[in-house]
Amino acid sequence: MAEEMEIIDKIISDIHSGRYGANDKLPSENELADYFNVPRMTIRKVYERLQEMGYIYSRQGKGSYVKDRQMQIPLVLSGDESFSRKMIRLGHHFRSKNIFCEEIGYNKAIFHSLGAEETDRVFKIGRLRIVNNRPIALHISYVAKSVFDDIDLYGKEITSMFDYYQKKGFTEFESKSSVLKVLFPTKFLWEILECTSLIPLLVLETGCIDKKTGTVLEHTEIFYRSDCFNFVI
Amino acid sequence: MAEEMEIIDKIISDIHSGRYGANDKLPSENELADYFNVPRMTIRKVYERLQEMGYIYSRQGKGSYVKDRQMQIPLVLSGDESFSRKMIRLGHHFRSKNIFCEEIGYNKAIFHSLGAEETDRVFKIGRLRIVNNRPIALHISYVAKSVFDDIDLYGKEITSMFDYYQKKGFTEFESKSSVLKVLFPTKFLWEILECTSLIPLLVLETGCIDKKTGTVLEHTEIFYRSDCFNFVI
DNA sequence: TTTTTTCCACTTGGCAACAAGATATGCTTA
DNA sequence: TAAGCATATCTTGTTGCCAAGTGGAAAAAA
Repeated sequence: MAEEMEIIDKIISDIHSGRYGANDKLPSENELADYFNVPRMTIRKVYERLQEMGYIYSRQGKGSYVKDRQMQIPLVLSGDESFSRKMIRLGHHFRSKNIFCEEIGYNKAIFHSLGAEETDRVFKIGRLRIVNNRPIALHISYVAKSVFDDIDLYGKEITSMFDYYQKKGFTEFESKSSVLKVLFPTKFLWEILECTSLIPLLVLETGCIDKKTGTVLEHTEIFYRSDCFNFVI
Repeated sequence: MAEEMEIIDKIISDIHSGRYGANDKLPSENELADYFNVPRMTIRKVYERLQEMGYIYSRQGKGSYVKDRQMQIPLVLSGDESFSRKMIRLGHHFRSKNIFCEEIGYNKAIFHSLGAEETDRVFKIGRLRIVNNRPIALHISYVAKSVFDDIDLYGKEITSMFDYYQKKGFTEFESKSSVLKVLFPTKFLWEILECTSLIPLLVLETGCIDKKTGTVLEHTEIFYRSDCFNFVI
């Protein structure tokens, strides 16, 4: 096991240092096994791990190749500028795609964050953030029907909560304190984010408050692909 | 592969939901393989992955068991309070252990951040942050000998850079803008942090400036075990 | 009856042989 | 000569068997 990890470290460092470039062919499993004097199974595990970490891809009958790593976008986590503005200002092509709006059952943390009663109806609206035609983040907003009474009707069409809030007469916002966690994507998440299963996601939990009335407008969860960003705070 | 991930998702969700408690025995590989109607190898891979993610441990001849997950400590990333103060204020037992002080070769990013010339000598001082007797973070400070001329002599004894700076007459500090990244530990890191290889680390890169003179005192890299913290920003 | 020993059934761990896909080479045939 | 086909060989992917560790049950000994 320790031997495996040393080989993984070495290959990753070789990729980072440019010793292996994008789409370069790696040694075959047998070659590497002979080179390190380990059973082929060890190298197989190494290559499988590197695949799921998104460093390489393997083709049966052909070999294993280095994936070209995409750029790292600097992202300022604090501050009030919207995600779309940040991306556009940095010169990226950006679009947002609404992928679901559905009612959720009672959840203590979310309902409490919204100041909602157990009998209230709460909907979650999910938008996929797509930069340069690559999905890189999932933005989920939880909103109470008691605050937005037409959310069940129009929720599926919202791509910008900001625009929606403005139409409803909310113009100035304040964000709640934010909590960061790191977790691995579930199958659902790595399928829609088009990444492999060992790309950690950085999850930002926060909320949005109307400055004038103090109303909690939404509870927010944002899942960022950690391989796509440098987070600035 | 997709089947594997579904089973992993299910077991992780079972562990989080409390369906499996700490130190509970999981079904044997053959039992699970029969239950899901997949080859045992699939379940083997699932259990191996869960081991390296830190969810379970397996003993040859006995079986696989759920690890007891340690607490998540809330950690405010911004703010000037030192790490040790934060931990002590939260009622944790804290200590810091100096594990290395050595000169580094020329590195553009670090030297530039320190405002050092290519001919300057720069040292890195590593302290292991140990909370409740568990190492949970590695704090690396890069300092230039041109600023601290006795760093090569006393560097190995420093456990608190804050105290060291005060002795040198620096009393008020300002922190540079911080960048967050997520990466996996190298063998060196997961050995000293006593974690498994698939625990993502949250890396905070920042720096410390003396408020009075504007001198850059250090360039900082902190490696946090992401499974031990909720990061508040 | 009690203690000790042996053995067996079940667990995870490791490996080697086999299957399947891709490509290059050389042979056959027009 | 050139095109097409068979084949050998190299690649990754899969499966199944055996080794090693554990603990309890059964058998043997005191």
